[in-house]
Amino acid sequence: MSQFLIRKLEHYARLSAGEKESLETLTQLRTRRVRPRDDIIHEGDAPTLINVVLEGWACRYKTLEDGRRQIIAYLLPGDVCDLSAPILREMDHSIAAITSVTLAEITVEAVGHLFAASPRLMQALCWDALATASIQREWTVNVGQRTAFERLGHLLCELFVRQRLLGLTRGGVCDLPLTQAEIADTIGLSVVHVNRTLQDLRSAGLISLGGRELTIHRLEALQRAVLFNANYLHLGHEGRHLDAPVPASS
Amino acid sequence: MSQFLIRKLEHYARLSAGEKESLETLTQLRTRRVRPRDDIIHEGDAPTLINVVLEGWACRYKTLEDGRRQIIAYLLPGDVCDLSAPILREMDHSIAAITSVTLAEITVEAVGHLFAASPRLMQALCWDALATASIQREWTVNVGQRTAFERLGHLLCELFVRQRLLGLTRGGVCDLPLTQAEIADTIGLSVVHVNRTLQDLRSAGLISLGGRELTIHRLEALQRAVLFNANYLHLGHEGRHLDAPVPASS
DNA sequence: CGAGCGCTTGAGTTCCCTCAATGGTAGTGG
DNA sequence: CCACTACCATTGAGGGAACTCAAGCGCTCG
Repeated sequence: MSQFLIRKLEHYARLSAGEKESLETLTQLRTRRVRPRDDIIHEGDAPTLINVVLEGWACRYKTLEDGRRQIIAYLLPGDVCDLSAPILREMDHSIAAITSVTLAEITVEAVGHLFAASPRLMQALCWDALATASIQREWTVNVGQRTAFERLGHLLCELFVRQRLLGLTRGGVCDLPLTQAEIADTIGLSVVHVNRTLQDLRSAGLISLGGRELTIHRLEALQRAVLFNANYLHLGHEGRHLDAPVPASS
Repeated sequence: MSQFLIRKLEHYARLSAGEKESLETLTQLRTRRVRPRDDIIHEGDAPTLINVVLEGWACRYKTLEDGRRQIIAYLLPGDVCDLSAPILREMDHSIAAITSVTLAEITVEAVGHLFAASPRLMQALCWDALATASIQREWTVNVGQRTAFERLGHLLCELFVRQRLLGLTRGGVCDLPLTQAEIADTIGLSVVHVNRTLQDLRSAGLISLGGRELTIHRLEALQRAVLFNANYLHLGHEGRHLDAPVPASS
């Protein structure tokens, strides 16, 4: 079930069979299911366990006192909710399930042992955390500088590419279990305007969207149209230098 | 000269005299000056040294192909530019000096030794990195959800509070060496609109701004007006559990 | 003293928002 | 099986926030 986490980390550095097995075991010990729209962790909590998404979509979000809500990240299978829990005590934002979500719950101690046993695994997870931070920066750029059309297209590109990485796309098609209201809260637009901007993207022949499924007809063209540059996802296997030695058999 | 870094880290956890001395030494070994507007690190670089701001203001920024620029963070004295350099190879954004900046340049190895000798120092710096990530999330909320008035007020609040933390404020007054164009690129507004929104803040009696100096007349009122909640800065000394033992003399 | 830069102001326009109403679909219960 | 509800997507109309363009003013600096 932690195939997605492993698959993602392998984009950073090659892991040894033992490391993969450790991850596999660790994420199977204890799991939890969360229903759509329920909170996984709430702002102000001091989580004692580290949560990893095994299945389903979740989001980080913050709300202002008057109810305005901003979604600040999407968590896909393989994403870690709160590796920082042992250091920063209090959550400064909430995490909610979007679809039904299956989580692995891992103790801080178990992660400590894992890291002690395999520094490479620690580095791979640090890498992942840094890539996450990079995504956050790109989102600031997205809402700060891009037009509605570009913002929306950029978000769709990102979600498609991230899923492709996990092997969750089927040709140019991928899941998109978001309502237009959630998209609106993500890119800082009103629902009405998201709806109209989606129509613009559709009539430009770039995408189809409906029934929780997104089709990107011409990824290259979409990327150019919305100034999407995947560098910020750090997927170029730049972490080669961390690779585990290749077994003699291969 | 690394007084600011130490001062900041002490908001997270109490450091021992030896730890402070190590930091002091490390940041004095090799320094570098950068002129206003010059790049400190450029996107695509693979930095070999870790830079710490000792003096002056800098900013992280990203530019789109067509020239639009988004400032994604401000670096004040004591801020670390790129602790992640040893892990993520390539910079996905640039860092530029705003004022004259003095940097400490530290080798990756030296930091490695420091962390090995003092796990608490490593944790404190991790804490700092996590607080930085939290600021980034709040900025996404800022540009995504807040009105121009709130965005601008929120930014000013943050810069004031962060400087106060470093002992860089004088009553309700602090430095603000930013042009309106830089502010515009930070909060995703046009220069003209920043100018008009500043006037709104002034005529509301909340601030004075001019000559690179910001005065906040009623911080409480400003915080309320722009929905500023300092939690996201993680300054509540939540890191008590990491404290060094208090010397017997105190 | 001219040049450059940053701040300010006015006028007109565009993008995006709010309000309001409608239709489709899925789930619920009688 | 069909009302009933809730939620989501969609559309129209009108308004307001923020943008662009353009010009003028006051610094500072070579």
